[in-house]
Amino acid sequence: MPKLGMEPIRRHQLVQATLQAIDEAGLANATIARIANRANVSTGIISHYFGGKEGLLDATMRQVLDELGKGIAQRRARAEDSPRAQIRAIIDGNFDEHQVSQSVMKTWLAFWASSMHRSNLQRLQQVNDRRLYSNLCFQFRRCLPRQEAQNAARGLAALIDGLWLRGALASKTLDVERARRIAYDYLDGQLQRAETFA
Amino acid sequence: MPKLGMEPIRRHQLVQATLQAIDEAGLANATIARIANRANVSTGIISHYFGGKEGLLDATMRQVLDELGKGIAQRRARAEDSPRAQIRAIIDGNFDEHQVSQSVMKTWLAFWASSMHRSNLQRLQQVNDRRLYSNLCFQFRRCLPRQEAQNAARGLAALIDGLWLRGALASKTLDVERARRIAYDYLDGQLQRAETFA
DNA sequence: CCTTTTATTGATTGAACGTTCAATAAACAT
DNA sequence: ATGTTTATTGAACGTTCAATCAATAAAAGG
Repeated sequence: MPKLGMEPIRRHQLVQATLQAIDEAGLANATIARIANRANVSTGIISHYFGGKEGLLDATMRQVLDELGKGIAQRRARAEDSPRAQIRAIIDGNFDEHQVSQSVMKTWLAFWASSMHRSNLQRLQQVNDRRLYSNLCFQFRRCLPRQEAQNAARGLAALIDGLWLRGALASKTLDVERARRIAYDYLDGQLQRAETFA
Repeated sequence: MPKLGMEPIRRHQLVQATLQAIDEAGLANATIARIANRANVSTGIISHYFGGKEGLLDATMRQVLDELGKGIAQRRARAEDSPRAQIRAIIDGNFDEHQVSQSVMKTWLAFWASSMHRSNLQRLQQVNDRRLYSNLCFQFRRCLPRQEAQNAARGLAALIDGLWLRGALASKTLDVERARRIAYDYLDGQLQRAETFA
């Protein structure tokens, strides 16, 4: 029973179904049959709207990246314009409730791994990595010399990713409170060091 | 031209070929045909010695985990028995030249991702994670209260994993020197805090 | 020299998967 | 009403891959 204007609905539906399928069975077993089933549509639809499985995976990764980026941007806009507040906003955005769901983290990890051998995913990945790093670096540079700021940014970016990674692998859901506190502590440690240079 | 006592040789050969294949093409494209080709043997050998592809992947992950564990144990044995020296040994072991090769890091990441949906890999993974965490926790507890030690261990473990992860994803090879310095700094920051409690 | 054991091959088989496309039907246009 | 566009289905097809196994051959044993 075709209604018009289905495209945006189907696209969203299929991206959600992809996240669900990856959560359930992993990227390797996220077949188009399974995805279509979770979305209650037939397999043909995927090729129709996304040109193929690869297009759907692309769109799914884009959505995950976009939502993370938007969440962080919103928090930063609301935060005051000090290095500490801005970096805290970045940390908070990364550990937002919506981002730490099991399905999102599993998808992240799966894409991380497969992005090393799929050039289109790799570009998305690297753009995102660089953005996190350079945002952190910019803020740290407001109170640290270049070299120190770079190391602080590298460290905090790695710490955030590592907390995510360990959260994705742990059977329990990530303890967001604890993760944030650990990242905050790292931040404060670096800022304290800033006073040495002031 | 069959010679006797081939089993250990073939096993090692095939595990190395698996690492190479994953490095070249990713876990998803590491077919038994490709692996057998890299080892200059036929596909049948894999089932013969490992019972199937899964057995080979299992053995490959075990080897990677074992070598990491052994390297760390050696460094710890050579280090003095202070928290700082012991934890530094653990850091050094994780950033050992042998461990940060592109093929090993790619394999790690691939296994990390797929271990969430393969119970046998998951067990190996979690045993390893716990070992790193509890070793760190034990050392931190020698100079920090329980809660603080746990957070320090969680943080350092995440930092190490995160540096690894970012190293695996970056196109360049991981800058080991820089990674170690960042981890050392984190360690010293935590130990400095210990003096508050002393 | 013959038999048994060990080592290896590679064609075959069956299952799984992504893609394609002819068929179908609802909604819209005229 | 009739024709056209938009939406969807699912069977058919071709490909890829892991597993299997009969065949082969070198070494060891007697």
